[in-house]
Amino acid sequence: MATIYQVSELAGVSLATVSRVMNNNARVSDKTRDKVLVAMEQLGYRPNSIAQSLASSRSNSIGILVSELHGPFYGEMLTGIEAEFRAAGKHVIIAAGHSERATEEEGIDFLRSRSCDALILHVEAVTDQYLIELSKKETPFVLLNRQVAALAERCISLDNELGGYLATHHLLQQGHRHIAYIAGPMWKTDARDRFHGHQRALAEYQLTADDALFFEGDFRETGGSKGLQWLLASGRPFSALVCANDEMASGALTAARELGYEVPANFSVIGFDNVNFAYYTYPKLSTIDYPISAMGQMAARWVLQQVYQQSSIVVQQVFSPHLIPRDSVAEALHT
Amino acid sequence: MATIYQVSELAGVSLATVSRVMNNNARVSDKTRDKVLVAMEQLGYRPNSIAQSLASSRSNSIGILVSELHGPFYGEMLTGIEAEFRAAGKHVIIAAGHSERATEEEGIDFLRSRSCDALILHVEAVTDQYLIELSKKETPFVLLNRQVAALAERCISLDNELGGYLATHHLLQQGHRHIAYIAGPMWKTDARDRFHGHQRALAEYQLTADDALFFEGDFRETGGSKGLQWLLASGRPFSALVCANDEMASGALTAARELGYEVPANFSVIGFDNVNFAYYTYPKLSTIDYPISAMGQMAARWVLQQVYQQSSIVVQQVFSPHLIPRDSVAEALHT
DNA sequence: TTGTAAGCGTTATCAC
DNA sequence: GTGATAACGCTTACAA
Repeated sequence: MATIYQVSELAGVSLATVSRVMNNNARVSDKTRDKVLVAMEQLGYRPNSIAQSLASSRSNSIGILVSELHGPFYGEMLTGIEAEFRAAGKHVIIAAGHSERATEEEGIDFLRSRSCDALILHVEAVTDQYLIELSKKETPFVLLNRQVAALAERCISLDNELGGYLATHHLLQQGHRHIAYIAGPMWKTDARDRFHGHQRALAEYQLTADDALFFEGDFRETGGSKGLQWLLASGRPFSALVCANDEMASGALTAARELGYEVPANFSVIGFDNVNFAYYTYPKLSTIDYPISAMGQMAARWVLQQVYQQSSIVVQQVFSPHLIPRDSVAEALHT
Repeated sequence: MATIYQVSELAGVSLATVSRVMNNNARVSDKTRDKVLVAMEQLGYRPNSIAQSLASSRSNSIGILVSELHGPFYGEMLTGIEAEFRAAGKHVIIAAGHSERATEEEGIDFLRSRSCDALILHVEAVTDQYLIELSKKETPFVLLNRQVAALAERCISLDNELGGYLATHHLLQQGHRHIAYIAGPMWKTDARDRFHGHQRALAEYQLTADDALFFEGDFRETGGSKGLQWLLASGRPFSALVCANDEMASGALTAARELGYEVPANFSVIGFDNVNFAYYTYPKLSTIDYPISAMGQMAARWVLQQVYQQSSIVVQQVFSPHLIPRDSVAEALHT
């Protein structure tokens, strides 16, 4: 591949001049600029961005760490981020953390060592303390879907507690009093927050969560189906089920059908996230909207504003979930 | 961040020695090695991989270009790739091509300029000619889900024609004779190949595809629902519907229900891809399995073998689809 | 407006 | 075994 040196030779100018036309900031005479441009064209020159990064300690690339590369949730998030950066001419390096502390830290290290200008982190297993330490180092970062008090200005998050509240509140309003709950892994903050919202809603009706109606799932379809089986097997009656995300709700819906139950006739189900397929389940899943794509976009904007000085950009840090009523929730028959 | 130079100072050795212990290839005395290791530890030294790449023209990173970052299909693919590389200590840089020629070419250029050691390309809009030209340049690449005769040894693909055949063949065997078809965008090779398979299966039964029962969709849910509406509105009767992918099938299933039809009682539906949620639709979607995660993994192995000399690795280039019968296809009532 | 030259943090080729 | 030192391809003062 052609280098800047060959371009400068062909154009009959110095390295510096070529560099200047590439970064078209300095004043270069139109004539010289043209000569250089022609030479570049002729050689099919493409700047080596590794060398650019090393020299400028600026890579125009942003590191993204997500838990997984698959799944409806992360896909939306990545798309929101990538779209915003592409429009700004920045690029994206992606790593997966798999919700494990060691892998997450490793991923962050990798991203940092690639001289990313900034990081967007969706981390779950790493400690707050680690993040606080990280914030003292040179690479700026935003946290997606995580609240760390000491790092508040770097957090873009959803009010998960409110979402949890909204879901259960909806059920209560429909007359349900015996409400089962399939949670996410309780070591994850968002899973806990959603459950706390659930508890708060119950408390408003002088109810408390029933241990016999609680199942800790894994945020995946199979967690939902296993959870439902367990709940049904326990024998404790319930007229509604809240699942801490849509994947588990979808698994629960399918398991319910297999076990001969009809939703919402036999019991109502509500999910969380409003992922794409929630509209295509049967019955259509009532759920809580999580504007994840918009939040990804906002994280990207934060970077554009804080790191690339695009000061006109406005950033919203806390997002509110809201209820999406569809067909999987119905009124309770006898309150 | 500490540099190799500071490490060498602290350890009282030369740059070269530090470099040697990092790449633990050369013979360094245990004593020296320990000194260096201690110094690294003390400084929290992390090699700057940009500098490493520049000096070694080896980045240990592989560029991946996919059409989209979201959707059940690409997510699985990326996961398959990432898992294989992570195990090998390689890293991944991802760009999205959005099925547009300009964006795809731009993405490839970006990846090349980041000194990726190799590229894994899932490109749809770029021409064969472009790829052939690209193959003359220095960066090696594999093509996923694309067959270019001149580049056969770099292609990892699914026999889409066979898949299309299998889907329709299944329907025919169940006694269906009036079969509607919702295709993908016909400018895409895989969409065309699947349709050709459909035609071949029909031909075996002395049937031909009926234009009035053909709708060109977009590989997305809404394409499936629009397609079904259009087919139903056209008034031409059919007892089975093949959708060129699962997303459209899911959209069709939902639309059918809304319009008062029951699947498979009123007509059968078959999809293509066997994405994760195909098991969670209602009825469970009969479909054609596309081992996309395994194929992503295989693309990664191709790179490991060809680029990183891991000769023990075996690569399979052509994958075969197979039928996954579930609940959305039933026997035709009257043949 | 253009050129010279000193980095950027490594690797790799020589010597010793 | 270990140490100088020249690349790697570019940016960026500082001069001219």
